[in-house]
Amino acid sequence: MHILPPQQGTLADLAAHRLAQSIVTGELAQGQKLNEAELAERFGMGRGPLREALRHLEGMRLVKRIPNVGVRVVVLDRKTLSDLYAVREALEGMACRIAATQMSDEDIAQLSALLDKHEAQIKKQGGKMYAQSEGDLDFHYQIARGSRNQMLMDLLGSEQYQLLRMCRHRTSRLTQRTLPALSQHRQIVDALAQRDGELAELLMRRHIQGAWRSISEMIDKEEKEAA
Amino acid sequence: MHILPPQQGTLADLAAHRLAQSIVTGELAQGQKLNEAELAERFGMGRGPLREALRHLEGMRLVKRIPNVGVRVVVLDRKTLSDLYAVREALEGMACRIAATQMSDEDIAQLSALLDKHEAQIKKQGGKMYAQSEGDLDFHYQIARGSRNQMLMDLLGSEQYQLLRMCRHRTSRLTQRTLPALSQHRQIVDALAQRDGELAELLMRRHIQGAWRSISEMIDKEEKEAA
DNA sequence: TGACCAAACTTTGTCGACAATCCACTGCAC
DNA sequence: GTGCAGTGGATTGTCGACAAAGTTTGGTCA
Repeated sequence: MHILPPQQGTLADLAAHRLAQSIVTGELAQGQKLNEAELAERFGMGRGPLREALRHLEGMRLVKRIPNVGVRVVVLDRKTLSDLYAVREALEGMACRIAATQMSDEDIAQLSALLDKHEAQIKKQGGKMYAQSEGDLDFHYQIARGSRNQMLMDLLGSEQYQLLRMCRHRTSRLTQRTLPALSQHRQIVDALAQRDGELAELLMRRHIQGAWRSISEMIDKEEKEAA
Repeated sequence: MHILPPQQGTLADLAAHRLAQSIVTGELAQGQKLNEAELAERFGMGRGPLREALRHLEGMRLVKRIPNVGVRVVVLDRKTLSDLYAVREALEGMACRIAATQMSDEDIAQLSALLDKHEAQIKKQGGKMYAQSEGDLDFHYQIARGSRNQMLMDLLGSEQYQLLRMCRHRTSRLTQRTLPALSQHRQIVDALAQRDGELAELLMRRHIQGAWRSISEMIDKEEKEAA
């Protein structure tokens, strides 16, 4: 999942991109209040464009805004993440189903090659899982693209995946689920290659349910540690 | 589906609401270019808040913006609507599945009562289908609420349903699908009452697929008429 | 006649300043 | 000591004006 090209057009778009990046990487902490004047100065622009950028982020659900009070970075609590994964399961499942009929043979071959690359990466550097996480997003995004459904691509790409990356940065340690995930990815590609949309959807939904269980357990551990 | 209360907070929010209303009702034609200065004057506000409102509408996919050129009302062509219905099928199906476990018995009873009301309306005034259309949205939105999933509710409520209402206003004539729709709604409520999430999801997805076929045929007719 | 270029106009993008609202602190009364 | 009202500071919301980019118009040349 390549971070969409930043430089094209208005200052507001640029600010939105930089802010999104800062939020996703955790540079701006969850729940932190964002000061318009301060951010505007940091980015070297007026408050007008910055406010537009904040509106954009609000639409992406990366920040929450209260009139006359200000905007705060969203907090990814258990409920929010649970909701997110349910939505993902629905959308990616559908994307997978459609992709089974819409992707070209070449697309599917490339997807398979992507998995080979991931496997090599995992075997070579078992420790550095972050790259695989980004690779995982790559895989999912390629399937969203394969659906040829612009709305699905927008929803999954511009919004959901940002939240996901944010979640990953928060719980980046203890991600040993890469190998089973890779195996599930292979199954999905197989289903796509067989043009079995129904199966592809089913597998993708199971895959995401599994990811949620994994994340959920991790949150449990965190909560226990905090206590 | 009550149109969310407009009056609370900033001018930008108010403008966004009024603009959304104008777009959905067709008062602003599809593809029409929106002039910032003109709209600002019409709403009696500066261009700043109006620009923020446009950003908001962009996030809702009601307008499309090109940097340094301007924003235009989105055009609901066949492909866009097809994409929309696929997304709806996924999201509402999931909402329905979750709602089967999350709605209270009373919630379901109210949903059933809502259908009774719709049935009475249809029998009384067979001609005025518009009310039923809005009622249909009411039904779907209640199920989204029943999922207790805030993200689903936001996605379905704030964005998707606006596009749907826009679509309805465009193809408002020739909507005789109210009776089969009602029957399907009853089936869905039955599944919810039995707490059968899997069945509820299946039925909802079929229901939306049927709606899409109906809309699709209508578009075909329109295109033939135009030719 | 048609295509290409240039200037004027229109519209968007941006900034700085002002008004309105909210928040925190202080001081007073109970 | 606790609760509440008033005040000061900080932050958001809004406006008008300027700069930059795009669009249209008109004219010239092949």
